[in-house]
Amino acid sequence: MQVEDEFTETLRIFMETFMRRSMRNFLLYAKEKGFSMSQIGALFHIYRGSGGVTDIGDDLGVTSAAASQMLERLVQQGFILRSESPQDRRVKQIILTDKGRQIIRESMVAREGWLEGLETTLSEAEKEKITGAIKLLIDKATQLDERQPIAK
Amino acid sequence: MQVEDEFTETLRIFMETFMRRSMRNFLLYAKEKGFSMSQIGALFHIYRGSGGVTDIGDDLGVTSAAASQMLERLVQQGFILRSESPQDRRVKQIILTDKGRQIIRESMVAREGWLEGLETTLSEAEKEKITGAIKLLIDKATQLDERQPIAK
DNA sequence: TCTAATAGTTAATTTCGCTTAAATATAAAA
DNA sequence: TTTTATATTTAAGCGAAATTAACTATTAGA
Repeated sequence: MQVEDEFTETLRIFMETFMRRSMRNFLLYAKEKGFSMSQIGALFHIYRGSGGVTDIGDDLGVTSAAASQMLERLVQQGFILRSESPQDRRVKQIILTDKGRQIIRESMVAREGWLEGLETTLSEAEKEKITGAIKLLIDKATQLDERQPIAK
Repeated sequence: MQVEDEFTETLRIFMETFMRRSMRNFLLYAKEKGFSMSQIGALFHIYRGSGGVTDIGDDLGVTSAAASQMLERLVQQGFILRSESPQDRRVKQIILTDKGRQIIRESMVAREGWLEGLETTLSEAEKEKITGAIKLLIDKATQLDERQPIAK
């Protein structure tokens, strides 16, 4: 097997293994807390730094009307705050409340918490090796982001 | 920063970066093909080797009635086949058709396809380093699976 | 054997998130 | 200034996917 084949294949298997556990835990958390996919997606969008209502809708692939209704629910439940943008009063600025940030934190733990079990099975040397390699990957992925950003 | 802190933190950032892209692409694919979260979840459950109808429902967090209806739709659309289990005639064995396996393949490509852009930015030496480290991670994660399996 | 538990299906109903359409407010363009 | 475009909200209604409840078939237990 050539180096590049092996690289891609290894990464593919890795993503499959890790995504399966992480996705599962993440979806279960959302369900348990009573969040729809759109709602949890919106919270993460806002966490990363949202634009306005339409922006969030586009990101989730729904109309701005749907986004507006969904955000209204999140406001009622105390997860986000809406306020008028000073630059353009048509636009609403949307931010997370402490309660909202708490959900982000918890869902991340749900998603990644199982990794801690992994840590205990590794030696210091192994951890260092992996840390170095992963940092390299993150670096390159971030560069990729800059060239072809996710947000359109 | 201690080695273990750095390890966990690095892995956390990694998961965030990679999950975001992968989830997004995955959800867009599902939406484009008209699959609900449950349906695509069910297809993956079956791909991994399903138990019966109730099993799939439990995995997705819905009642067996809901699972049965959903699987019926997947049968109608030609993605799966249902048959009686010889061991226990109450149970239905569920398998993917070629068409179903095709969906699995496509959704994986959608999820992981962007990784190929990553490959081109890495040197051979870097790829080897990463491959080695990731293989180690896969190994340990698989061992973790055996001790505390995902399927209950 | 008789009874209880399990697996699955079906039908009726409910819930929930989405869309369309109409309305308001603001900003940008002509 | 008048017109057009953009951002958001609200209301009405639709449809997909879930639940509950009732029923059949099969298996396991008393």
